[in-house]
Amino acid sequence: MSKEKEVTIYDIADKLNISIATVSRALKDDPVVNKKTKKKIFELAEELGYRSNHFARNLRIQRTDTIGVIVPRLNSYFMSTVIAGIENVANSEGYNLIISQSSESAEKEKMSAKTMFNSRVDGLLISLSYDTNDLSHFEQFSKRKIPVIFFDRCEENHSFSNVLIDNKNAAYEATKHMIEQGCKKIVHITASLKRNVYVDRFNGYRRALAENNIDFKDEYLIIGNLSLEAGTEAADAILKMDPLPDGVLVANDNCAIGCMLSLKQAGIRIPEDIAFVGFNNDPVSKVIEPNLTTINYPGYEMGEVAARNLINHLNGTHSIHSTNTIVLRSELIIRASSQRLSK
Amino acid sequence: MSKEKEVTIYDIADKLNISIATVSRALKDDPVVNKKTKKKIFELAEELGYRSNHFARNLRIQRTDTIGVIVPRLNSYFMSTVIAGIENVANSEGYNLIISQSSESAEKEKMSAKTMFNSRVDGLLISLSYDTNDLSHFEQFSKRKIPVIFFDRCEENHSFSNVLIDNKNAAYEATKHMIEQGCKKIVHITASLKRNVYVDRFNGYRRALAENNIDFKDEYLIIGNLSLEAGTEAADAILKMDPLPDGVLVANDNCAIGCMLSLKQAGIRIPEDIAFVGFNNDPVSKVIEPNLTTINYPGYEMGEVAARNLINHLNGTHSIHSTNTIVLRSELIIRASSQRLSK
DNA sequence: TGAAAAAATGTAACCGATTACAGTAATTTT
DNA sequence: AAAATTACTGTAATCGGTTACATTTTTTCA
Repeated sequence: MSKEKEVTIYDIADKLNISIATVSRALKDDPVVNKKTKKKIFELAEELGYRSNHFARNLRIQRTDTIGVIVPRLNSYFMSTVIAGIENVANSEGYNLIISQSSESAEKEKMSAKTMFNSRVDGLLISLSYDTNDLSHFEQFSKRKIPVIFFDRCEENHSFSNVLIDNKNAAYEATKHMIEQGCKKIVHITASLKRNVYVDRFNGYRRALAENNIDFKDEYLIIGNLSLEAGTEAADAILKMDPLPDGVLVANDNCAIGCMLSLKQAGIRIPEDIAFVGFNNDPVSKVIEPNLTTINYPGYEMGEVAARNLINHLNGTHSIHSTNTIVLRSELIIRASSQRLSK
Repeated sequence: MSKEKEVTIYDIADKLNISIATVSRALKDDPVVNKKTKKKIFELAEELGYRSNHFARNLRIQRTDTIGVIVPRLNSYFMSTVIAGIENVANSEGYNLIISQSSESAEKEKMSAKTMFNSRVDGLLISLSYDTNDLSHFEQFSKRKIPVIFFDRCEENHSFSNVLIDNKNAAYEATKHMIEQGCKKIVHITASLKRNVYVDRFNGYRRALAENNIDFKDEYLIIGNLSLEAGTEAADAILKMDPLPDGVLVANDNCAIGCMLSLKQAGIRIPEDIAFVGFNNDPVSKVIEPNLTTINYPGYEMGEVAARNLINHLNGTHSIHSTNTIVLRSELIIRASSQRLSK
């Protein structure tokens, strides 16, 4: 069995003894074509198993109907949820997705950006890696007027749109809550302060401390990669502190849980000895004992909003130049890991 | 600022006063081109910011260097891990990924397959949705000799390659282990028995029962969608059983955990009253108390193997016709949720 | 030195669509 | 019935590469 030959508009035109122009128009449902002719064309196309050649089309009209997505890691609850949201919107609007992960490396992020650029994506959605310092690899997009939207991990000071939550306020509320629960020595476990999400949270944490006249101590800031293992390591560091802290604010539930597990093993009682608050409302936060207080953080919605926004740009619904920042609501969900007063 | 015009090989040819054929060859690093000429071309291309037009190229050579991926859901630990593995291999081999999710719907799966087909992916990786009955939507791929590889959720009786684990044996080992721990009334929570993974596990479970002269009871088979919520519902059903079962084998850790949480709340002791074994070795299995015994299941590797295999097909390293099934090793990881003898 | 071989480059058809513009047929208006 | 409109269809250029084949240039060697 040899590979079947592709059916083109030329084949259809030949068989019906009409021009390819008419066929092309008919297949686009152009109202200018006679209804009867159109019907014949559609029927024959169906019969022959015609499929439009995207390349020929893209080559001609200079669009790809493809959106590029670059994320730090695909296999995290939060990111895969965001991507599910993106996929949902993109798919329903007829866009394809090209997805790649930077693995938290600026180098790989640059390469991915280049690949996306060369694939001529119509737009780009990106969440920055930990160690991305400059945004020069996105300039090629702006030069060609290809919209780029950052989500979650953004960079404030530039000309692209952002979709994020109010990290500073979220961390502020979380910290305030811990203070209200009687915590005075609050450790903060987070990731590279290069990234907005982490520096904003850090600032929110500091503001809450300051407002309550609690001094911030350098040693209470633990920076890692927010993995479960990083949580374990942070626990080791915490256990060495004297006096022990009485609260821990973690920038990610997963890491919080690694830390909690280790501390529990070491005999620390949560929340009596140390209270915990995380970020993300990862399902695992409802599994750990005690259940983890956390910031609920709408990943799916963030994906949808970012994709919708990008597509609006592409359709010209939004002006390309309107740089905007979309802030999604987030909320503190109080669970057992931080409740010390009810006892 | 107007949109910059794209640089083409024509521009380069013009400026250097040579033909586009030479430019085209040089940019592909064709050895037939004079080294000096080639150098000039590369330098000018760099200077002008030339990027190859994929569409023109694809239109001509009829390849896309793109692999399609269809998964039931993107936002599950297992699937996002598989995709990370796929991405890793595909990226390093110069392939792009188009990803879409079927949301466990055969209808959406068909649509995705069609989109992938029309996007002319070079190959397809797919894990079937729960309610996919027939594989007719993949025939178009075989007709055009486009390789399709199934992973995890496969269909045995056809002409495509599969990458999976030995589900029957894994479930057999798990069930045997529970029986050895003294369980005699073992419930099995799983998903649609249409899918190989679930029917195979079911068969492994039954074999272990049979070998130990334990009758299988219909009411011990609970079928749902394996979500956390499905676990909760299953717990309700279990609590209504009289006598209570003493073991539960769940086809997915996530669902197992939902069930465990509910049962614990109802005062059931795990593993003393009811032992639990799950599937996937989801990180959450080490968070739940007691830690969940589970089948370790190499998601990342499965993604890598599937992608590698597909790319080998595409490169002609494998014969297109060699239908093979790759079985990855899996193993039972025994944790507290099933250990009743050590007490 | 000159013919043959090798190396480098060029010409032009092709991939499959879109669309401006031109042309023809059908309908309406005067 | 002729002119003007309207409705439809066709011609051909275009998008930006690839590559078979032809041609020119350079090198080799008797």
